[in-house]
Amino acid sequence: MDQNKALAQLLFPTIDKTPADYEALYPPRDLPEGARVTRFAPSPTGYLHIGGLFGALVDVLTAKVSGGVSYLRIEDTDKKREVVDGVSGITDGMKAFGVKFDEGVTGFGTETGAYGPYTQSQRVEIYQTVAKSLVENGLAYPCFCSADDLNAIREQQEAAGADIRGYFGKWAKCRDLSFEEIEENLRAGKSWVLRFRSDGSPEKRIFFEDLIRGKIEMPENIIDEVLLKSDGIPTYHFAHCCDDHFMRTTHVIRGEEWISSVPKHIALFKACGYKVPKYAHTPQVLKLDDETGDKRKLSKRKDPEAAVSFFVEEGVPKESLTEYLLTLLSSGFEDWRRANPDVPAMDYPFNLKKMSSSGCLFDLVKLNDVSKNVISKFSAARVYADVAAWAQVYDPEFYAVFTADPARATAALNIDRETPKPRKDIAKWSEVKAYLSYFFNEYYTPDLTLPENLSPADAAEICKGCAAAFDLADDKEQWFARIKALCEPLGFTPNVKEYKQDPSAFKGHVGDVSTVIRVALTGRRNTPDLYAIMQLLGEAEIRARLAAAAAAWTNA
RNA sequence: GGCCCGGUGGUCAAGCGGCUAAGACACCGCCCUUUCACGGCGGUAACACGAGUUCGAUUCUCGUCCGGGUCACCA
Repeated sequence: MDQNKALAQLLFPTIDKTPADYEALYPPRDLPEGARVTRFAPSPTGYLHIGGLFGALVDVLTAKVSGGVSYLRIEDTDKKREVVDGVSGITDGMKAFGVKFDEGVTGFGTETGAYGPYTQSQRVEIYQTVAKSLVENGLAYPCFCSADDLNAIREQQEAAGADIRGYFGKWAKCRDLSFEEIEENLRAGKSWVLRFRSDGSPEKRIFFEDLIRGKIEMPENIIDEVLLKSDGIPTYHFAHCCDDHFMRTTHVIRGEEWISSVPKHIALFKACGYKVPKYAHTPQVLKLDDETGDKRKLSKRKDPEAAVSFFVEEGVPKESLTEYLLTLLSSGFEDWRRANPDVPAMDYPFNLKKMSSSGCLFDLVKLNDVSKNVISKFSAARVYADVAAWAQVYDPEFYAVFTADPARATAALNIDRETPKPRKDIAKWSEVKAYLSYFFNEYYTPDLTLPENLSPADAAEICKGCAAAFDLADDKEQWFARIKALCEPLGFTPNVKEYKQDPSAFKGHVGDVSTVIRVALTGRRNTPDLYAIMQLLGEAEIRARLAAAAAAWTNA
């Protein structure tokens, strides 16, 4: 025992705190019964992944529903894989999509909360303190094996066809080094890692309850896992144990790729004397591979839509993405939404038990539909503001045109909006330029192709008639009456039913006349309410476009 | 290969021993309609396979197959 203490001191001479100091520093949280403490713990190794947003939503919702706390922790224990703007990429992405944590990292170098620091690289003293006490208790030991040594072990195990591979039992060469041998190695300047001294047995099984999947049974951990790397930084496993204990996490929610290391984690928590948290392993977000036709994990490299920034660039509103992700991650969400159409998505009474345990495909088509519904409920002012903000960054040229006359642009966006049955034309802000193109001469490239049943000569006449008759002072009724009046002189009927009874008696009906005017004025066949469009276009523009169309059709 | 997770229509997904197996997206048709959309109505389409338990299995058990994960001083 004394020898363990001496070894601990030898290994960690500068550590003078004890775990008890941190127990006092980070007391159990004072929360009501049943409150859950969750964390989202990404590593800053690249942009924010859609699966990350997905997971963050589950964390925040789980805490919120229970009256608990969610926090954001940065797991930057692998400096090799770290990326320059990793942290701000994550925090900005979270902000952009309206995911708010109660505490933790809020941006590069900033954080809130009493259980910090929330960045692992700033917590090494904590890990080393716990590690030191583990050594004192004979539960961890230094290992001097080189990468080559480890490879050799692996090869031997493979050659032997061993079922269990790794550093354990008779393979664990450094497990039983004497104090003198360790001293010797240290003096020789050999680098070392700290390993867990597992007391697991390959025959024993452990059981745990996954909150999403139910009971899971697995062989007990027997591996002497690395706790501290040779640079003194902890591995994921050890950091998870220390952090989630001292940050008083009650529910560890993470991707399903972690299921297989749960036995390891349970062993660590027990060795440290900590209460094991509850685990919930979420399904993965997959996509259909275009080439193979198989489902596969969304890949950062191959799939642009794997990055949350992809949606920001496309101009998908944050409400749309969270709304869609919620439909994906909780089976009851769509029913709840039908019953509560106007409540914020984050008020959804989320329940881990209602989560599907199988991986799901990310469906851009469905996202589109969800987004159209979401946007259809926005006010024109809100759409205007969002489009402007989006365009300012991603399409500055359009921004200038779009914001030149805010009232007019807002009015254009308001056509058939803010009604009981709003149109659902827009799924993302990047579509707005094309959607409104005919309002801006800069983007107006008319397609004057007529439907097959209409002749250019008739169309030209309709344009002329319209030009002679229209009056911007008309209300909608009067306006439509004038269009109807154009019909009969030109061989059309204002009465659609009459036309359908005997199509051969007319060149067409009022709908066809409207179509001609619509094509002449907007350069396309489908638009929202034509009356409202004309009001916004203004007399001069209407006359110019009618004349241009009439000329084109006359020459056709 | 060992261990583990998963497998209901094209996609998401209800279901939890007895149902004509919900619903949403997509697709098709019809209706409404001055276009398109919206909305309404209807349609095509599924329990991976094989045993077992049971009066009865999509639901329970086992096996097979398929997909995924994991076996690092990465998380």
